[in-house]
Amino acid sequence: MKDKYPFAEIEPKWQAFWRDNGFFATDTSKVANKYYCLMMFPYPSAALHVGHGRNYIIGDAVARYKKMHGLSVLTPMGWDAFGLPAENAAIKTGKHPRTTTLNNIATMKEQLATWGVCYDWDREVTACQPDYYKWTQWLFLQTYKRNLAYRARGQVNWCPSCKTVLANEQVVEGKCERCDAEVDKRSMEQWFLRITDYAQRLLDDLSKLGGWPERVKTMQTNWIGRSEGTRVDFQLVPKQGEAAGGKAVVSCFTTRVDTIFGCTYMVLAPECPQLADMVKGLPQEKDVLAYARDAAAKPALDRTSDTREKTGVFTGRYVINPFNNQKVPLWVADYVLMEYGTGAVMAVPAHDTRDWAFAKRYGLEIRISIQNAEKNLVLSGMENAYVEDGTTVDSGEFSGMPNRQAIPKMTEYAACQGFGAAMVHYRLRDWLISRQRYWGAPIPIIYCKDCGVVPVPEKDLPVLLPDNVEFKPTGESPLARCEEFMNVKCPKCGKPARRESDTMDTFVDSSWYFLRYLSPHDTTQALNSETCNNWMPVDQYIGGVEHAILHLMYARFFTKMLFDMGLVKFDEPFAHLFTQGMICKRSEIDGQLYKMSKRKGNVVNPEALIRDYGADTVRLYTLFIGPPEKDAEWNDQGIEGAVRFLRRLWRRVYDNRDVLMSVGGVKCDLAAMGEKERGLYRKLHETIGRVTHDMEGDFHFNSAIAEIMELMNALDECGVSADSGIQQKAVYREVLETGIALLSPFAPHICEELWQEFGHKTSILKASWPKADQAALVRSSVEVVIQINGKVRDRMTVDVGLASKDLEKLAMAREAVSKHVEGKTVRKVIVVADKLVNIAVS
RNA sequence: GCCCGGGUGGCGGAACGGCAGACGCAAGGGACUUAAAAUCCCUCGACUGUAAGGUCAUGAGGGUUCGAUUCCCUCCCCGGGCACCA
Repeated sequence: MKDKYPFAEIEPKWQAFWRDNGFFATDTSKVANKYYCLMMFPYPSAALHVGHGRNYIIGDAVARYKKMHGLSVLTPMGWDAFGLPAENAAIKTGKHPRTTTLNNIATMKEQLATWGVCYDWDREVTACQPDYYKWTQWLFLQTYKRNLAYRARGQVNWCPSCKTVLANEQVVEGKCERCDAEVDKRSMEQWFLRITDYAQRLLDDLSKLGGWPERVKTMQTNWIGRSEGTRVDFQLVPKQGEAAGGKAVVSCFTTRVDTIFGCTYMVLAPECPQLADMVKGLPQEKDVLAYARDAAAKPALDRTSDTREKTGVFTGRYVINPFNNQKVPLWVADYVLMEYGTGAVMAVPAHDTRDWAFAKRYGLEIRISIQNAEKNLVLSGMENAYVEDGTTVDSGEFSGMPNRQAIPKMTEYAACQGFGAAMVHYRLRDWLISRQRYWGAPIPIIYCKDCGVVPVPEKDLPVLLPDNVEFKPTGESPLARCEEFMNVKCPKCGKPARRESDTMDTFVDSSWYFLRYLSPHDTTQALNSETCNNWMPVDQYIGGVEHAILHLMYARFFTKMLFDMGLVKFDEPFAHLFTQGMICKRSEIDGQLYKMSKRKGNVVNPEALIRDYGADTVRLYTLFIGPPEKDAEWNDQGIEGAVRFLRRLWRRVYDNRDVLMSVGGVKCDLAAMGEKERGLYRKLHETIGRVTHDMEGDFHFNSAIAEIMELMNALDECGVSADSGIQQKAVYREVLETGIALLSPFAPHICEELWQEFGHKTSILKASWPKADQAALVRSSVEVVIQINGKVRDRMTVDVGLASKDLEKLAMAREAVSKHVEGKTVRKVIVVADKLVNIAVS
């Protein structure tokens, strides 16, 4: 048994050992040396494949590594268990979403165990269980109390296939992120959370997140989309026959107020609510309203395609540019968006490409107000808008300024004159959380004829999701047809009332789960402030980059709300974020590289691999496959390399068992070592340094593993036998034993087994992480490279610490050097101590 | 269009401004074996030489430097985010 690596035997044994001895159970009442290591909790969709596995394996390696540093590591796990896929499956198969979800959870839990991935399972949270969603509902009530939740009618994204509204974040290129159907706009009454109140803080506090990848912060910055500009109010010229002196204005938002003297018309979005009033009774009325109706009805995808020709119509009205009191025509056009700025745009065709295209098409005036550096910009020579910087011209008292400087001056002027102001616009919209679906937490609101909107009293929580519901989607929430759910007494007046029938977006569930892990069984409150303050923020958060915007923004938002409510004392939840890359595989169908999916036929199941190679091999290969933050290509043959390495490791211990045991108590002694074992011993300590460095940096497991492999190659080269000297034997043993400790976060089962084989009575998790011995790193001689003009021509072994002059002398004396220097002039000699000599000749 | 990444052998990938290709996979050759598996040894960027060696090579072109995969500039390609955003 011992000559073959018996992974199938040892792996379940150690998994049970870790579990039964509570190695991953963490006492959060103790605060010292806390390390909160969190993996994004998964949606329990179905069985995990090796692509999913990467996330958990990385997290487990980090947790084990940190444990060996003596930290009190918290690694909980839970389930993002509400959501559409289970419901969609239910519609297809007729099975209740609760059944499928709970089954999937059981399957996945088992899978995680077979990987040797360990969690503090006592803290498991499941978003679809009442003991969790009770508190999700409670949190909703808190937002409502603080006026951060509101109900409004608005144009919302509607997926005709999923038959529900979607958050802006769930619409990708005009399509539903789930089913790819084109998303419509619908006017509906919905619940929103006021995330826009936090836009500036969400933006500013990104600078606190030094442990986050730059790209994630950039994505959030883009998403928040702050733009600074100026609001300018244009007076609406009264209709013919209408009394003059009306105060009606049309406000526009611009980031380029410096160009305003070049404004030759103004444009409204087709959805502009004042439009109908403005054109009432005009000859253009019919055409304008017809145009606006058509334009607004176009699918979002059509509307935002930038290759499409812009269209528009003149409204028949005029507005006055307050900067020069010029009357300019007012148009309505489809290229102006109601959701951005004020829904009205001052058009400066000379300096904006969109306005240029529109003005050219409809023959509108173009007027230059920014001159280029060469001062040769003329209308007749322009083929497109001039959008670069320059000097303001024909701009009244603002003429002759560098245009960037004109912006604050002109904004200030507008403010003083009372027709404008500096204005900051955010792209971020409020978060629409209503879903017309069944499988989610009911929104705890009651509608009463007399009292209006009444929040469910906290004592009545949870509002239980009823089981007996026809959940086929119709556009109305399935709950609306469940009379025993809907009919309720008004908590205020006691008269019959109706419940809100929508459920909450599942992203609400996942916006606070990391706090619940800290007091998962508390039936009296959502979170324990003291424990949260002690254990938060999460020290290391690990998950997929696909959550860079949605989940990570919402979780930050929730944390900030809780901070404002005084429930917690931190306002950012995740100190360090690690986003791992996806594992892809070439599809057997078309040979292209795709992320693993059933449809592409490129899913690799872990079960067969664990059966054939063992979990440690799967873990090792998964970590070795490439830098963990980058996407990687799964190679079925690559796993062979991993298992070969573990087999060799196994054999080194058992083949040399007697020799190794014979030096059980013998200390490695540098002074007593021969050259061979001293080299190996140095290699060991170099490896400790490098592996530690790779782990402390960006979790470069691939390099760390490569270094351990190198160490084992060096071990082979040194070799050992019964006849070897005592120090050689001792060093051999030390390298194996320490190498096993270094490898244990990645391949824990085999390392635990071999560790015990070396006579240790406690788990390798209790062993401390190896430290590099500085004395071992000292060398007496080094190899120095000799370059001629930067090219390596020779190398020599010299004593360490040789003076530059001596090194140079030695180098010049070399035959290979004289050959290259002969007949040439030595211009310069660069000496880097203990490293190289570079001779520049010409 | 704007903002992030990235481009290194047949492949995945290593390289504090200092020996490019560590480590692994694949491939080829050999040993062991009745055979296979497993294991072990050797070769393995391109071109050129019998060889020692030489030349060229990190997307392309410039620059800084004694020396550049690494720093700077310009450009090309790939991936990602945002986008008729005023």
